[in-house]
Amino acid sequence: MGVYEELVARGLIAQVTDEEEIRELVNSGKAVFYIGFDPTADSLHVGHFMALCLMKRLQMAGNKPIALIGGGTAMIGDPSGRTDMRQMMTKETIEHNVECFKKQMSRFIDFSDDKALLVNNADWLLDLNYVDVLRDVGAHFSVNRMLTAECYKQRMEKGLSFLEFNYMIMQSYDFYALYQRYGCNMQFGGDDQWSNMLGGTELIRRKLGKDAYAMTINLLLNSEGKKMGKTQSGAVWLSPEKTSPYDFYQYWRNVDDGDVVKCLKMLTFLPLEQIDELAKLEGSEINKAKEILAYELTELVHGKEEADKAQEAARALFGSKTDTDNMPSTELSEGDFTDGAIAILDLLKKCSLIPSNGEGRRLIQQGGISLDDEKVTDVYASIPVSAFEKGYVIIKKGKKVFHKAVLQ
RNA sequence: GGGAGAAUUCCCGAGUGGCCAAAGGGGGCAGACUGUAAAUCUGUUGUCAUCGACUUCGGUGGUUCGAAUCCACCUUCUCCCA
Repeated sequence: MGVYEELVARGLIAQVTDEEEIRELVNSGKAVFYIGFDPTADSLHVGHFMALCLMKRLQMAGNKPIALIGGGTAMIGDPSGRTDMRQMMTKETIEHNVECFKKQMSRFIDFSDDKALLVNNADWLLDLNYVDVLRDVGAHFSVNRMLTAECYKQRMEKGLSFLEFNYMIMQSYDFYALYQRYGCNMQFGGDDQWSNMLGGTELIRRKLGKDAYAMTINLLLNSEGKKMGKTQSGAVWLSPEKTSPYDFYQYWRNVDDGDVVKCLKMLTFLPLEQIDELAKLEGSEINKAKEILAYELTELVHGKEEADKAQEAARALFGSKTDTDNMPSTELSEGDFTDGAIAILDLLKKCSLIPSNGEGRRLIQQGGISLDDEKVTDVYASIPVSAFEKGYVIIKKGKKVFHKAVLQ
């Protein structure tokens, strides 16, 4: 089975421009392909992770990946899949984000010995001359056609600025530039990028008379059709500062039953045969598959050590063991106590478990807080230093959030 | 350039002078049930707090005893005409 067939089997491929050609190129390791990442935040998230995995898969099959960081396109903002305009980012922010992206990417992709390239489209986009671009590139685009593209259609109601309208042209130019510079003959991306990518193949054909190919991967959607990798508090980030390895692990540990197999296929490197075995599990047995999913992904993103820690912590908390070593924790000092005690609300705030006293009151009133397995019923409860005799207190918020308050 | 309309709490969306911290839905959080799943049911969802107080309805001023609601200007967006 070639790498292309594997991608198909994993349910990754959404659309392709020319299946035969792409299969041939990819399977024989002759593809030089790029995936673009716009630095819209200071960390990569799960969506990027899937693209990076794809890169890795293809790189292992002998193809050459080019990771393109959109330091230039981020100045414009991609309107695809958005119903409102993006906040314009300052140049400083973008540059900062570019650096963050670079660091994170080099952990996933092997850039040594020219096995892969890391480029920034700011290098060629920022110096373009407006009139030249209009003549060289703009002439090849039909506004009528562009307006019918899916990514703009959604915005026709809410409004689309000329700035954003040009995003497709910039992305197309990227492909053209990479084709000329590095012989890049293929572009991959999320399925929401399809029309932007076609713009690139079209431009190359018109300007150079050469064929280039595009392939999109399915967006990771849950059974309800919503994008995965999002939580209430935002995206699930790959940087441990923004999403702790434990939280990352728990996110995957808690996916819906119906999404486990899909995630295993699309995100992990486990062999398909093994995934098929896991897919046979039913009922509460599915938890085994979830555990594997969570562990595999945490290991890929944060390394074996962190994955082990996260798994142990989770098992300890939800199992019967009393191992608390790897639990998220907060250190308290003598100064946090008044007259040898600390108010429960203060304690919760100190541990960042609640954003306000009101929230804390509600939690306690509804029975959502436990200290060392004992439910707290009094909003004004005061926790004496003696409760920390063993050096710490385990706070449980709701069913899944555990926190260790350690007394120095 | 001319005309019409819109901006409300996390999101959608009601509210057109006091009864508004602001309906309803979504989402979130918690409880029950469970498998750290889903579905369902219940409670809850501005801040501080004991009554109660304080800040909030795009921004700035104004009218009024009293403004999310009225007026002026500004900002942004949508629609129609050019």
